[in-house]
Amino acid sequence: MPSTVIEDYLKAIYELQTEYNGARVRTSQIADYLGVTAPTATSMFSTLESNGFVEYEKYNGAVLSEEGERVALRLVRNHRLLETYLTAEFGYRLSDVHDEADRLEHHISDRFAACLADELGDPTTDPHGAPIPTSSLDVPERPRGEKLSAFDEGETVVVLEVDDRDEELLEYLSSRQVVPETELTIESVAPFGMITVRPPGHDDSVSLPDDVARLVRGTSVMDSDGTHI
Amino acid sequence: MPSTVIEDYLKAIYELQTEYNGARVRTSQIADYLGVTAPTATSMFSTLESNGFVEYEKYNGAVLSEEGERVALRLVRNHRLLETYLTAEFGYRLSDVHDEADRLEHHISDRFAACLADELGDPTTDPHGAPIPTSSLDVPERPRGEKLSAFDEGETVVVLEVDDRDEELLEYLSSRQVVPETELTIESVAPFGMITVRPPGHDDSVSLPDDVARLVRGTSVMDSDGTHI
DNA sequence: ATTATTGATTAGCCTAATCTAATTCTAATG
DNA sequence: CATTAGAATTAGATTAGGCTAATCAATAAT
Repeated sequence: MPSTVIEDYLKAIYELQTEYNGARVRTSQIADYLGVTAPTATSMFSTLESNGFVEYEKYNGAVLSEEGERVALRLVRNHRLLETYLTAEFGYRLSDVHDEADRLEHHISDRFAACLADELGDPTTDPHGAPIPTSSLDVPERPRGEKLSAFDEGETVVVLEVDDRDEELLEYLSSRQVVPETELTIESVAPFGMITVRPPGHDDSVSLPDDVARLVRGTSVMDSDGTHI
Repeated sequence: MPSTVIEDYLKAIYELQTEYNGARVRTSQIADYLGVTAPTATSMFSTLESNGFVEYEKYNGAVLSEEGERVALRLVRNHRLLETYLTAEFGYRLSDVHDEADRLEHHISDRFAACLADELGDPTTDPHGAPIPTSSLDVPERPRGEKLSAFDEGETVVVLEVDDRDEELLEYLSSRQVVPETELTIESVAPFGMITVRPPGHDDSVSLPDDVARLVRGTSVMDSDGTHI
């Protein structure tokens, strides 16, 4: 059984690999992502390689092996089930679940995970809109939409997913209804990378700088004439 | 924040200290209890001392400091809340909860523990009959009874507590109703350290060797003439 | 084609937690 | 009170995971 540290690396590699459509993940990306130094990441990549969790080429990053992906997906499943359970059963807010889930994901048994899933009726997405891998570690296919920064003025967009890592950001977004399943109207897209949206029932609109808008994904439901696509 | 390893030592010291009415705990006891070698325990005792978790005298064991006890009690609380939750909400059996709780106790937040307690209605004992420390870490006073090995033939005893560490034993005992709150009749006490009890509704009686009977605690409810004490 | 810049790796060290082997202490016994 | 068995400690090594400083590779720019 891999250590929780190794698990963290594998999950991080998985997240980055997924974000960049399967591209090789470089040591520096992981160093950044996990907040370790570059040499630490390099040395861990060798360890992962020699344990069969990744295929690593010097100076050219790594990709997960099947086994590495299995480990990562189990963590992702645990994490997202925990997040769902915490919000559904214990009244955690969207912005509170990440840290708790990030610790516990390493330590719950498959049985515990199954209990959570069962209690929740085998959910396929977590409260941030991310897909929950099944117990056999298949990731449910699901439209992932586009980054919010990719839409045009006048479009109506339904939010599909919000990144779960930045607590303060989540607090900001969820207090303004920028959460999965709400419809947003794109009010304006400024050339300097600022997008303004209006949630339903809110008179105030919400302005998001580009790098924030990239953490929210949605899909267009109607064009500017009000007709469904 | 202490490492989970340090937490394990502190909890172990707490358990032994409690079992032996506050006596100093020696390195060898801990080595046994945690399955490490004697030098490892010795070296950890120094570490614990220099971190202010215990008062340690060479060749004379250690006692928990206030801070050490606080850490231990928090773990005990988490452990017992988890055990209670797992049996009450997820249908774990008495014999299944220990390992899961032993891992998770280190990683749940106080908030998570509070949610468990809340959901369970602030229970004061776990399913093995052990007291659950409150959120301010007071241990509810509760009659701890006597070891089963201390009773005489003919007595009727209500089980108060069963040790939670040996999975197989627990499975054996709980399949035969030797669990908290059942009344047992002491059928015989053999001189070579074997006690035989009969649970209600069981025609078969259960024989327990001395070292097993020491892990079950109970209190006498009536003497051999059938009168309550 | 050579050089500069950036990114990655190697070398060497540190701490926590463990071990085995050797030594030293304590307590009990004659 | 001297001896000795058993416990406890010290000495020294190992492994995992991290760091800094120094070196090396790959790419981009002259």
